[in-house]
Amino acid sequence: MNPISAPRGTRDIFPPESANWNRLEADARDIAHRFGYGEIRTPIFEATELFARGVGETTDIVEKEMYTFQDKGERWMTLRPELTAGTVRALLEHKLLAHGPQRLYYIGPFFRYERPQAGRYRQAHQFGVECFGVGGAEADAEVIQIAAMLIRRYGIGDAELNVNSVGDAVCRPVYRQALLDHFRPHAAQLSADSQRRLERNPLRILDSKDSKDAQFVESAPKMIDHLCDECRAHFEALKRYLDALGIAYVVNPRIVRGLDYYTRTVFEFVSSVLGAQSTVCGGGRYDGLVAELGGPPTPGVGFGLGLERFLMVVDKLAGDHAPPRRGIQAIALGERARDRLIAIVGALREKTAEPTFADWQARKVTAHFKTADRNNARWALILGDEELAKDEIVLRDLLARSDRRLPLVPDAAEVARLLVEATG
RNA sequence: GUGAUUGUAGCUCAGCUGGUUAGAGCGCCGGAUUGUGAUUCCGGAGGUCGCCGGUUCGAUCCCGGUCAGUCACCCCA
Repeated sequence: MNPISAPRGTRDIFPPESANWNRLEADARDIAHRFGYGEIRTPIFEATELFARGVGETTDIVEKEMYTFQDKGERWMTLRPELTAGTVRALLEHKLLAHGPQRLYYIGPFFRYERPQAGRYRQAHQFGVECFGVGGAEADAEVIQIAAMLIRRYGIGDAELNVNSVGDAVCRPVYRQALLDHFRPHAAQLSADSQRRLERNPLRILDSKDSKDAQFVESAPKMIDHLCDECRAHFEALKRYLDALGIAYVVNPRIVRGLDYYTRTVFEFVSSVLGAQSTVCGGGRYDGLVAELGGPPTPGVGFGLGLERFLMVVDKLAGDHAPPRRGIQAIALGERARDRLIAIVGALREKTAEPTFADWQARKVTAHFKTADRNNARWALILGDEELAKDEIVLRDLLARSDRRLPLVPDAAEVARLLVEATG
């Protein structure tokens, strides 16, 4: 057995599964393009300080959950743990925010040093969009529609859109204090985790899973009842736009974000089939982020969608329907036939996008047909001594189980043309 | 980082409170059928029983460690 294995929390993807990835990525790109979003590609690693922003609660993240290393020039580098920071860095570095709103999407891997479990890997992949420079709720609705369209295209009726508002720098501190006032008197009765969160990040108590916290969370004040006028208007506008777009949602006051640069809208698409890692897509507005990274104050809104989790949901909800048979299995019987068939197969591959399979090993016909079935081929093309003697080539319809003979003319390209015609 | 649980053939799994050459189904290769896919029948290949150590006359089985998968917590940028 090979002593070298894939690193913990990483995965190899083979056919036919890799085809699902390609299709999902193509659909994500297609939908993003429909909304006028263009792709941005940024480095897989960045200077550590780009991700080491914020204070207090993020130091754990920096130390424990990032792949950080020193390069040979002794610079501190980190494998990107998310893709938004690199996007903002690139926009600032190239001064693109001076050109008005920027609508971008990305697809790619990110890295987090966490203990793996279902739907959580150390190398995972994300499709995300970012809209910078539009402060109005129409942008929030726009990015939500992108995610909703992708989810609907895959028929994930199970995924539910949860929306909430976390306020802004004006109203969130007030709310935070209201939360503290609510929980502090009961601190001793909260779970140990929530007692810790009480000091560090009281908003996080709201999504506690501990039953000890349930009754206090239930009665806790809600952010949406403490929004300032601007934030309330924004939230109301968002709901209007979602209604106008025909996108169903539920207001879930327990959706929160830990970091200060998040403002107003937060949303998640959640699926019940995923277990504890149930969020298939999470996003929101982060009007404070660009400034925090040293840029001009610029509103932004976007989401990230985990490809692993998305495909898990698709896999669990969709029954296995056999893909349609495609392409031609070339079967050569004998060396002379093989020499002839190689040219024909080569010409076929020039002329048609349908796959042409060829197994040049000297095997029995029965074995070749089994290979054709395994390749899910639609047609079999058989050339042997019998056909060579009559200047014919046999094209077998593997669905109808019937043979048909085509003329074997000297020009391989002409044979290929006839085959494309016959199989079209 | 915490707790629980599982590692036996390519895959899914048996394997008796420790005892001879570790099994099945599926898959793969070949044959029955020397040129036509299914079914059936026959044969074959494929295993350091995750790894290291300990106990024992003897370990897939018991013990310790370690690596990995899974589930939940923590975290979720």
